Amino acid sequence: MANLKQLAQSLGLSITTVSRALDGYADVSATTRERVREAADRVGYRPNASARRLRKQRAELVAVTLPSDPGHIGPPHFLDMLSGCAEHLAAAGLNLVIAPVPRGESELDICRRFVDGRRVDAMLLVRTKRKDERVEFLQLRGIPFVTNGRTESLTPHPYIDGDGFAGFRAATLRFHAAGHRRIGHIAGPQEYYFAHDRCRGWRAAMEECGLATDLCAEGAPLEQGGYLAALELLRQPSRPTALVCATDEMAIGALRALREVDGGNQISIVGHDDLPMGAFTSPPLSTMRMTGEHLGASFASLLLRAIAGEPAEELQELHAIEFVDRDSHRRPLRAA
Amino acid sequence: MANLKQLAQSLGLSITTVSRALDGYADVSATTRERVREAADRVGYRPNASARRLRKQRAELVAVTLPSDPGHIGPPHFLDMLSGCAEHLAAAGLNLVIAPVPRGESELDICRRFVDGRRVDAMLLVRTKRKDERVEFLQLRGIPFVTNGRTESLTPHPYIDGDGFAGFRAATLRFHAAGHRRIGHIAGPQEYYFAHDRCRGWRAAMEECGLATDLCAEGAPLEQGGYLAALELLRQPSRPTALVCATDEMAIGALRALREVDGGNQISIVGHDDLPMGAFTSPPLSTMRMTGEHLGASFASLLLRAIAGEPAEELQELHAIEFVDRDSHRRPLRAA
DNA sequence: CTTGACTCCCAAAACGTTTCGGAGAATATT
DNA sequence: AATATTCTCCGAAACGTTTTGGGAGTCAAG
Repeated sequence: MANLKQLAQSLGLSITTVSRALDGYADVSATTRERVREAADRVGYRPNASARRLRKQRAELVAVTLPSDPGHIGPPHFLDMLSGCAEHLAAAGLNLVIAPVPRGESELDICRRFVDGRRVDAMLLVRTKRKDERVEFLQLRGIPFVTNGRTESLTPHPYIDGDGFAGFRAATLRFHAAGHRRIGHIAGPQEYYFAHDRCRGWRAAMEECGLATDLCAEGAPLEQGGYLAALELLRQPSRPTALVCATDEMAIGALRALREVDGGNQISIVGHDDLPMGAFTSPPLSTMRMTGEHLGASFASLLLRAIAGEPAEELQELHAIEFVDRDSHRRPLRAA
Repeated sequence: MANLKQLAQSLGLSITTVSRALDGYADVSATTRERVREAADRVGYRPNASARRLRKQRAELVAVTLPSDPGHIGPPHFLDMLSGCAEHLAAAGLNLVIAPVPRGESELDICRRFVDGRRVDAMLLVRTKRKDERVEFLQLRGIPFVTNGRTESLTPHPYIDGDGFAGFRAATLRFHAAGHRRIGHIAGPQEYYFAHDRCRGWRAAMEECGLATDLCAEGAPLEQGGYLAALELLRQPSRPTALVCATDEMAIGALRALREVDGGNQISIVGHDDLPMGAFTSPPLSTMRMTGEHLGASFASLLLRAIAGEPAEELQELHAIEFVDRDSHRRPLRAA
């Protein structure tokens, strides 16, 4: 409630001594230190954050950009992740601000505003594109940042990502091993790294098996996008018997398409993200998800280490993808 | 990239003039103003946020506390709401920081930290309790805040809330009109205002209809809590034929209990929140939700008006609850 | 008695902005 | 011609903290 000057005056000490006492410096006698601390506790003194930030030239803030369009805001656990991240950052004295992108502005504009106004010490980027202008900008400015998802940037940067390639390759091979030969892929927008990565995984598996890679349809990473993409694949002269979908939302849209065209239950399907609602679809949606506990803490740790100046190469986490076995990937395989 | 002093020097002007030119004061000639603005644009000048905050004695920040336990983080659209709120706050120069509550600390501690460190201009509180210590603290300190959910505080404060009483009363009367006489309530923890409010709505309807109010079980506002509470009600000598559940999560847990004990499909049920997964349960979960578009914008507006000093009485929004008619509330009614 | 080390404390500068209270020149008014 | 008035601009203070670079006083060793 008070400031340092008043506290110092009431104690008959200088501002310097009070400040240093509270910060635990050794050049303040133990008795004085205790006296100061007790007085500070009594009046509930907390240093003024703005003043300290100005003096220390640190914003004590990290911003995360929240994409509004399209494909929403990402996985359901996203807020949990942010919450965990914020909690661990707070332990280091940093707060997390959320920075949604208003209509008419680009994510780059947001980054610029935060960085050039020295509002943040670091940034957290989600939904990276293969060629991501935010990444280029932050690298140019030399601002620490961590991305959720890799990019094709030539200079390395810190990230946490799931190994979509391996995950989708494995899922496709699993279908092949189960006897499927016409395995389709419902892809997300290829400018996003995750969508492209997953598509590559499917394609690699198909080529390994000597199968054609024409059963691929791209759509928006939403229910509706999956629905439309699935309809497109179902119009093909020889329909797929299995579908590997870039996201659960798209998979749920595909399930709707299957019900309409096919009566459902004939085509096997698998998604990615482990949306809670996937447990309730009919059939329950088999899916994949990134392994790793406490993702938020990992992001926080990478951010702190990036701020501390550790090289980007040591701040990259590629997590394995695990399969969530429910039922939708196990539809009876009709003879070709 | 530069600061005011450098910019002023490069223009041969004083710091004062440059500052005032950029702020559009009238006591700077139009030509100078243009010259300054152009130079500022060219070098990408942005005022240092910490310095301005210190000088203007405003933090330009609003914090929202995120409860970790129990019952999680609330409705699925919560992040969307926050995002919308942050977007509108940003238009007024305020950023939104998320403040999760670490283990071992109370939400009150968090409030204290933010308020006494002058880190925020206002706070946003969610999951209010009937007697909420955060509210008392902020009222005492005179810090502007808005709550999501009412409290029983004697001095009024700004809030946005759904009319749970009316909603649950209506839902109960709807069951009564459909012929139900043993209508149970699965209640959330009664220290939370929303849970108590909804319980009161159910009880009021029951009493209006001259029915006993003993078919009520309380549990944690989670799937498991609803499951256990439903089991408790199903153990009663005369089972309920309909269940009004405080939240969708609890309703989904109740559905699980019904499947186990009852084979399912015999007891009508309705929840609240309109979780996306409710559309996929079997039967699809009828539910309720608060009316109102762009809730985030409403919160932002109330926050800004509270900061501007409008009296609390004018900053209270009670939204009607609307019924979402799916299927679970329409199970065939067996003869008593 | 001097010297050096050590302990405890402090004055002042700095961080970058906004803003108060003029100052000087040009223009209008009497 | 003297006085107001307006138009532009600026110096300096202030916001509250952290930190630099000492300054006294004490004590032990030389």
